[in-house]
Amino acid sequence: MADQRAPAGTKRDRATAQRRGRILDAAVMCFLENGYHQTGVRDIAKRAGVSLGNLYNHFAGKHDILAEIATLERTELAPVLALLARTDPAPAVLDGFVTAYATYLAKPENVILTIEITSEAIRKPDIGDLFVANRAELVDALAAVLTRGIADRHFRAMPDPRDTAHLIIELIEGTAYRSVLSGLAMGKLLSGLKDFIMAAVREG
Amino acid sequence: MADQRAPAGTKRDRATAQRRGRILDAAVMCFLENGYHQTGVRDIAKRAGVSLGNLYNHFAGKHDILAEIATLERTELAPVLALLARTDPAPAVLDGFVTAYATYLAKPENVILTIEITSEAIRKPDIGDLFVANRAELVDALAAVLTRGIADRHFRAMPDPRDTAHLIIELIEGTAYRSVLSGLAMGKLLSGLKDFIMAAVREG
DNA sequence: ATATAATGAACGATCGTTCGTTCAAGAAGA
DNA sequence: TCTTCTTGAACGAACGATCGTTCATTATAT
Repeated sequence: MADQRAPAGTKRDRATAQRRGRILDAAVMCFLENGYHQTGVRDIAKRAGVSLGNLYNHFAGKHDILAEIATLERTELAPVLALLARTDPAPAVLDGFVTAYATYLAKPENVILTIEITSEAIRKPDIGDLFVANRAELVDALAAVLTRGIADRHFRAMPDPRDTAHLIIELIEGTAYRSVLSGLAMGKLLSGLKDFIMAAVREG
Repeated sequence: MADQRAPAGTKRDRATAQRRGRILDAAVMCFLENGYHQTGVRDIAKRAGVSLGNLYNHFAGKHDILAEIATLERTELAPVLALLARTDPAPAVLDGFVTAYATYLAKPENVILTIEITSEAIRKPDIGDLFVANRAELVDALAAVLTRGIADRHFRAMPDPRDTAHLIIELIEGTAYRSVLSGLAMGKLLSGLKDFIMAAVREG
């Protein structure tokens, strides 16, 4: 047991990790095309090129696959979160964030997947918790930017910056939903969205 | 045939209409508790106190039941729409609308049902169309109020009142979702919501 | 040789829907 | 008014398909 390092180093382990990834990718595609509940475990296995039984060697079940996808969504938002950490003037940071998040959500996949996860989150507490945690991270970072903007007199004094952060995020996501459901390009809606947000937070 | 009025007056027809209503009510309850796809047609029939086969005498199938519920949602919003038709000063009308719509959505049933319908609307065009139509009605009425407020110098000149109307509605709904998902009372979130909306539209 | 990844047949449950049948309410004929 | 005929609402067994999951077996890397 002396030289037991590199736990994921063997050829086998690498292949296993790759299989897991393929299954997750396939699941995402299936959930996007047909929705979570309309997707069968066989659909995922077939699409991933994996046997039905083997899928259960990698995941405890269908529910676990969705839970893992939900946690993975968090890492996809890392670049957007990074934008909020910049030290440029708060209004510029806010503007950049709105653009970046809206652009991320301009991909219908991301919106549909989020809706799928949200609607499952209502009745599955573990997924609901993931959702809330992901959201809190985004809200905290945005609220910090708002607070800084208030201190610098770029933004108006608002009752609760965290509350405002929630509202701004809801605006972006709501616009993205609308874009997907109505077929309008996100680009067409972005300027109106920004105008509204800036008006809501500006010093006045 | 002289005195043959009341074409839907027979005892039979009234009983039939009542049965339909019971089925719809049962379906709503089931969809709320377990979600659309997790609800079986047998669950609905059992809850309505109706035989499985008979349910198909009243509805073409499970999908049709959801479609009818979606259209029924429209009529439930009639009181809220009526508020928007009032001729009080625009800011007061807007305030009343936000309160009313938020109060309507403060009932978790309404939010959950809306989410359930929305997520089905993505892949079922007929339900998607219903959703868009319902939304358009609300947006048009709200946009008219905004336009009036702009003319009266109560609201700032905004690029597109319809766009703004969309955003305001998305704010209210987003806040309602948050209220349901996080367990916070809608009352706690309402003042922050109003503050944000008023700041976004006020003359400045 | 040993451990484990991979396989797909099989399981019981449940899915949405269809079907033949029963029976009571309304229309027509006496 | 009483009787017959017609209509369609109500029923639940049955259908074929599919669901998520398990497991004994085979293949393969260590």
